[in-house]
Amino acid sequence: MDPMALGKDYAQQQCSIARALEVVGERWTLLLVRDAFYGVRRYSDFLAHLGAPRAVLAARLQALVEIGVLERRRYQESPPRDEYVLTERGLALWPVLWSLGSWARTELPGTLPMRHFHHADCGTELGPGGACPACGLPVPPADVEMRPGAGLDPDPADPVGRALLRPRRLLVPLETAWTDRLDRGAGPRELSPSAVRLQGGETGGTEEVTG
Amino acid sequence: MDPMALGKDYAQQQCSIARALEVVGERWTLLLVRDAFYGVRRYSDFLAHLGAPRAVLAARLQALVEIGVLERRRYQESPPRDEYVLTERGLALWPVLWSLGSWARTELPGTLPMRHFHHADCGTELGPGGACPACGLPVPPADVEMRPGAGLDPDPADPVGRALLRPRRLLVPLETAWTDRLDRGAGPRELSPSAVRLQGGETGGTEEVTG
DNA sequence: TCGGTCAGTTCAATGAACGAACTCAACCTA
DNA sequence: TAGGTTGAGTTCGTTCATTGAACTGACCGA
Repeated sequence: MDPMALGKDYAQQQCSIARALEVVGERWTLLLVRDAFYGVRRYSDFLAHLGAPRAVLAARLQALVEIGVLERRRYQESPPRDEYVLTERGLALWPVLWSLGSWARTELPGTLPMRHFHHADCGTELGPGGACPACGLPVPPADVEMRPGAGLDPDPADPVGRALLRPRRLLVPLETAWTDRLDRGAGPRELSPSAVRLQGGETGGTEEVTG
Repeated sequence: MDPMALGKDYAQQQCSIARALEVVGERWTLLLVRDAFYGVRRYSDFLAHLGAPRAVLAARLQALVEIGVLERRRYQESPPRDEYVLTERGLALWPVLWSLGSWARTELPGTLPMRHFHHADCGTELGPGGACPACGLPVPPADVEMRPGAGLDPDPADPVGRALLRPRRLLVPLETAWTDRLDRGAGPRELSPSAVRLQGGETGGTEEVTG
């Protein structure tokens, strides 16, 4: 009857928060979006890092693409391979992730900080609201540098977790074991996987990121 | 084996966001917290407004009390009645709710705004990050006034929804049909249900709110 | 004593999530 | 060209969570 057709809807809730939760409120969804901010783009990398069942991951990816949080784009033709990249709409979820992480860090006891987030331009650690206390301005995710914290497992089982041990800028495509087979010709240059795959298009970001 | 014992845990996720979602990521939980911000405090009011199954509501309330997001407090002895009130830890979730609602309002198309949030001190509608554009400062939830928007159903089925049609300050205990039977002696004075029940303690807020 | 309210609990049916196995196309390599 | 591998899923039986309806039990008011 109801043509809304969103996966798990919250019936007659007259509320923007409920609408948001219909889109990103299901299990695994926000962690998937988090990984997308961390630079994860490929099905197998999401799978390795999240540990979600394959069927759930496939369903969530498809739903997020349909809603416009992620964009699925072909990055090579043979064999055909797609990657999932945050759109503008997906990038706008950064405050949600920030506030959730911020809440857990300050309000849930008994854990060392896992990761620190810094303003890449000036190096200052981000403050309340994800803003830079030094510059006094909100920092878009593309300008955030993530650094490992004391609470982080120093030797994660999955390659994605290992790649995320090093300081990284958010949204920069992740390099995992799968790229190791590609640097026959890439050599020691600081090319991102996307740049390698696209044979030197943009400098490693997406339109949304660099724009 | 794992002594973590949180309802739905996200296995070996080394991440504050995952920790937060273990606490508030289950279905209904964030909507329940939202209602607590709106002034809902009683089981039957949560039930009427959320439409969640009774068993789920009872489980969520208990979990949130155990984690310290809500406090369960006795407000009358005969018959014994408890109310669920946000603690400091719960109040700290306001940015999460704000950012979720804000994202849905700006990024999800096709709906009129349901509610507007204003800085109660100066009347300005809140801007990005839940801050007051006029005063330039973040506004704590206790200083937020909620006003109905154009997208709101003007005649909700449940009494809680009806009570939320009028402009209200967040966190002020909600008056529903159940209080109608109490204003035998309360008269036209502007006493909140809590104040009535407590026979005139604070001016209507809780320690956490006024502190 | 009767009926009603509030705040739950119990329980059968349904729906998601889980994990292991399977598919399928395309490449690699011998 | 046969055989193996990889990436990206799909299928499917089991387990777990959610749902909605009915039930419980303390208390009140008439």
